[in-house]
Amino acid sequence: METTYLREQLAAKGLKVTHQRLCVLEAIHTLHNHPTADQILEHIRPTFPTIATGTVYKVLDTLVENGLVMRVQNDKDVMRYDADVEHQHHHVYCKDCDAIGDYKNEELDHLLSDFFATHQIPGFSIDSIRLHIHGRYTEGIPSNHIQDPS
Amino acid sequence: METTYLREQLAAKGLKVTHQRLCVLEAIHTLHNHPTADQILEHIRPTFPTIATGTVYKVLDTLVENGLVMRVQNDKDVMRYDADVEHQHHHVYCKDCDAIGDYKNEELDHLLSDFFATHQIPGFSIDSIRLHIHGRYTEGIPSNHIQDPS
DNA sequence: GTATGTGCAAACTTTTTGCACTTCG
DNA sequence: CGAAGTGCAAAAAGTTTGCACATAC
Repeated sequence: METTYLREQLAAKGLKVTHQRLCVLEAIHTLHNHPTADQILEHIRPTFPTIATGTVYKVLDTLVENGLVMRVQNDKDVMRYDADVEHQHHHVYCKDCDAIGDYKNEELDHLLSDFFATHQIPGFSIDSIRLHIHGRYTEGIPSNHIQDPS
Repeated sequence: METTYLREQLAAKGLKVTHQRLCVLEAIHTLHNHPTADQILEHIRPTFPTIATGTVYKVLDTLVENGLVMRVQNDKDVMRYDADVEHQHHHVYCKDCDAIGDYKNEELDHLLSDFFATHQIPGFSIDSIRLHIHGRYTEGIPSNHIQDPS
């Protein structure tokens, strides 16, 4: 993966561009299946065996705090991470496998923002709305990719 | 709290009606703020000091498996529990405090079911859809109660 | 009576922490 | 050079497990 973009992402937030941070970012982008901290570590170790577990957690915290990565999680699972913070999207949770897929649809997003524009929640200011779509993949392997069938 | 209803809930699922299960169910209903396992324990201990931690976790698992209780969770938090499984509702997450409120609106639910009736997700069958509404409470204490301002 | 549930304590998993050392800018 | 980041290893936090004992039905 080209790291120029990742370096820029870090620099733009005033974060130091370290080898560890690049590796973690790159891992989440590559393992686009909403990886766990452990999967991120396993992905990095072959090429960077000395990276510390604690470092990965600290880097993940920093990335989340700076909005470069999002936390995602199942009801019954470890924390997982999503590097796609650019495109507003929702998540699809399979009850059988532990896959978390992406779901994107602009029509839906308009529907939601229209709805909440006219239905404010008293005493609460909304930052973002995310659908958790629960169910089952019916045919084999989940694609885990954004779909916008508009 | 009247336990007759709780006893019936358990019996209806073919579960044995034990003191421990009643206490846990009662606690989640009473602590309507989506309590953690720990808060449930603290609520029970004064009147039932000998209940074991492991038991509470086992009871919670059983209740979730049988659909009497739902898991709810913040991005950065312990597991929490919700005893309102009757009324389809969504959750409101405050970024400042760790309150999780309820949001209920039938118009919204119709909007969503209409949308997904005409926009199936290929290879996926939907069981339920839940909004995670992120933002901040702007005025003091969150009410944490269902609102349906229709 | 018997299947089911509970208590207990030990163990496991995931994540956090503190501090000396290193690195980026 | 100095502030920010990392490695390490220990420990916290939350949850699970196994097995003898107890209880609901």
